[in-house]
Amino acid sequence: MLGFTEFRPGQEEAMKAVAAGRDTLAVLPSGAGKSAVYTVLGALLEGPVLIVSPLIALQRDQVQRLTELGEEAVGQAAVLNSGLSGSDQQAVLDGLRDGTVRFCFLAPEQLAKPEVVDTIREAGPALFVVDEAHCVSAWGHDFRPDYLRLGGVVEQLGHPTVLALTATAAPPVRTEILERLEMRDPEVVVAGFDRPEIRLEVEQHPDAHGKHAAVLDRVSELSERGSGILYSATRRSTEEFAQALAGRGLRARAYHAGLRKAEREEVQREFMADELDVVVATTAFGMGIDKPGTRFVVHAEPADSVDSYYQEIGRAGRDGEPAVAVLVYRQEDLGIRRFFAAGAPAEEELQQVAGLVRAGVQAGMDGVDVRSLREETGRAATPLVRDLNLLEQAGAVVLDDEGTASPAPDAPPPGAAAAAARELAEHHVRVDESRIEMMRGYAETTGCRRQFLLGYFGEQLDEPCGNCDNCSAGLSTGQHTADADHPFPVDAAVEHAEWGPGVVMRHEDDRVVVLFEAVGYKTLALQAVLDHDLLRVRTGG
DNA sequence: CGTATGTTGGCTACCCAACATACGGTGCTGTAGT
Repeated sequence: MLGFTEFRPGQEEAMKAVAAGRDTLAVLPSGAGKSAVYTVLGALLEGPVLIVSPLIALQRDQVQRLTELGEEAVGQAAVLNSGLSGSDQQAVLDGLRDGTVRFCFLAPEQLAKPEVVDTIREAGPALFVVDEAHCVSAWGHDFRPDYLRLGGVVEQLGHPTVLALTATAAPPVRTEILERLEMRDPEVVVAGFDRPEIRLEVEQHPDAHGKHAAVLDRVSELSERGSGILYSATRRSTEEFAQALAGRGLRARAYHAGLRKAEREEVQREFMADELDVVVATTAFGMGIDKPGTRFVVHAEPADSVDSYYQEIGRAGRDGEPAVAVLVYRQEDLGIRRFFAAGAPAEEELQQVAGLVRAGVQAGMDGVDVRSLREETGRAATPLVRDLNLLEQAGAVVLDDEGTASPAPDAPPPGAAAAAARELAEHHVRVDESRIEMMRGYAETTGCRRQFLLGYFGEQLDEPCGNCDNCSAGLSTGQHTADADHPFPVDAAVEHAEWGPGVVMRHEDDRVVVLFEAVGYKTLALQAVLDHDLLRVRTGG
């Protein structure tokens, strides 16, 4: 069908589940594999398919791809975003309603508009797809809070079948996607994570100068084999690395969100056309980048999580040929990630928003919307929606279909509501910090790095991989405590004296990694745990 | 949290160390003004 003669692992399973009307989370390797799932389904289903996609550039690419398949084969595909004129937006909405538009790509922010949701409801969508679904967890809490509101949107639309797609999601991220999208009795399809063609290396450097030189040396050396990506944490450092590499005769360009749109597009085009040896980029670069011949991904700083790191290195070796992922690591470089993770909103700010919601309703209004909050506080919409999300989770406000907030029944007073909301935000910060600690764990492990990565994503690799620096150095012993004999088996529900309930994620030499509900990932020394009776397996729960 | 840059103070040369301060990522949207 549609030129697809066979399916990759997981694709068919996901399609069957969705075709049977099941909400489905599919964690599938990147590339055409994921979009094929909803393309095929769209041809089978009655109503239009809605695809929530985080970037407008990505939406455009997908529409182009569908258009190339032929309108008579798949039907008309369209984007809906602020780049369209008012009348063009109306035309897309009309097309959805009259059935001519079969696929509609849009960002979650569009679905914050009641008139858009109303029209889509009337169109009777058959399928609600969330592409790059890890964005729900990675961006929903602060950067793009409308991601956290998608669950409510699904309800407003009468709960069409939900299909969440991502290439990278560790078990807790999967859980969060299922919860936030309010998926019912979901089918979870996870295809293999392993990318054996990517060699894994970490190069430790205690001092900044040595690290800097090592980054340049590694990129120069690796670029002899093909093109690649150098990730660095700040816009400024991407510019500096790009300049230094150009000074060494490489075709290198910087890419970050501070560049003009035209320049970003040019850099991406040059990279795709093999006119560059290396793109030096912040995290802005990558989503939707699928260049088969990418031979290396070097990191000048650790990523903010193993999830992000795996996503970023996964852009290498898409053609299946050997590639290499090098992390040039200084412990101090974890600092900038901690800084970015640290931004919980102030309690006063939350209290102000809670107060305005209450005052508005007391003054006789039906509710307070984001627009009026913007006028009254002078603050931008993004932090206000984030604050409302937190206050809603804290049980202080409720948001209706129109996006207006009113105090919840039995809402605590604004001060108490703000304190509760602040505690939720701090909890999230703690979890983010623990994810950074897991990144440290990867950088500093003396065992097989692939076993570490796959273990993080809930897959066990029985033997050391033989294709990472630690294996090459003969450090990976491959001695794994037989799971059944372990006092705290993987997936066991445990209780810690101080940190409360959690789940065992992984074993690592003489340590055990637990994901606690309250504080995120913690790595515990097994002997100390046993000596002091710190952890108990919860039974019957 | 860590780094780069700016300022101060000691102390008498313009130079250095110590302290102070600013800054750092990801994108949608809608609107004002060419």
